[in-house]
Amino acid sequence: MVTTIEDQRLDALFTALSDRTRRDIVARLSTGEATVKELAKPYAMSMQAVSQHIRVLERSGLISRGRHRQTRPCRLEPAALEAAVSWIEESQRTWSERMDRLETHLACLQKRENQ
Amino acid sequence: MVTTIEDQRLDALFTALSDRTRRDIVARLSTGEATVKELAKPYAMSMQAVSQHIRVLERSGLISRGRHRQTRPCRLEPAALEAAVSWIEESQRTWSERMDRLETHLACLQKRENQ
DNA sequence: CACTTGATAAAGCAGATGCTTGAGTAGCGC
DNA sequence: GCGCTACTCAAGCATCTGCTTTATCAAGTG
Repeated sequence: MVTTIEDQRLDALFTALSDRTRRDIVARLSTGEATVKELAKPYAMSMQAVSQHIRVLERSGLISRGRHRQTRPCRLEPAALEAAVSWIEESQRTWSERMDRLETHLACLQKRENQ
Repeated sequence: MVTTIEDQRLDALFTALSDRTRRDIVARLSTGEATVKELAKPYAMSMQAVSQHIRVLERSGLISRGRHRQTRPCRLEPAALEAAVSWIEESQRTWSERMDRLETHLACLQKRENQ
């Protein structure tokens, strides 16, 4: 089993999405840009903790950041989410193809039985 | 922030998918059922380690297991993957709606300027 | 200039994760 | 019964995570 760039990317992506706070932040950012302070407001945890979550999201490619005065506004990179969906849909595609073949096979057996 | 069942389910789902070996197993199972031994074969790690990965996948609802002689065949539950896709698409939907509003707004400003 | 604000850096810590090895169990074939 | 196979359970261990606190920094504001 060779580890590819794609694997590392998916690791980072799904790891980023595996935490509730981070999913929350992604959902929040889907409605528009926000600063670290704004993102931290709803949570009981420290701003530093939120800042660390944001770094995880940034490394996964899910968000990117700019600079504006003293703030580092975060924005969603929806293209990154696409990689996760693609991986999942590939599995589902394979699975449904298998189901189709199985159905064809069963229909074939059925037909033979009826003869 | 209240933790719901749905949140726990998504935690388990994305955590399960965040490991390369487990994604590999899911991909393998999308082509058909397999036993623990069969699934463990391609990896350098022990069968116990693979067995633990399988338990993570099972708890996430991604796979289910039967009994056949001494084996515990694993099969994919593609419906579980749907929950992950749904969450992602919800975020994307919100984001694209925002983009649409932004475009409408910009078009509106443009129009006013041309008058 | 000092002071505040928004954010990052670093160190520490409890708990989770991914793996190991060794032992135990359930279902067969003899 | 005995051994073999397929697997699980359990303990141990190194590493990773999610958070904290303290310290630091960069960009305004008085």
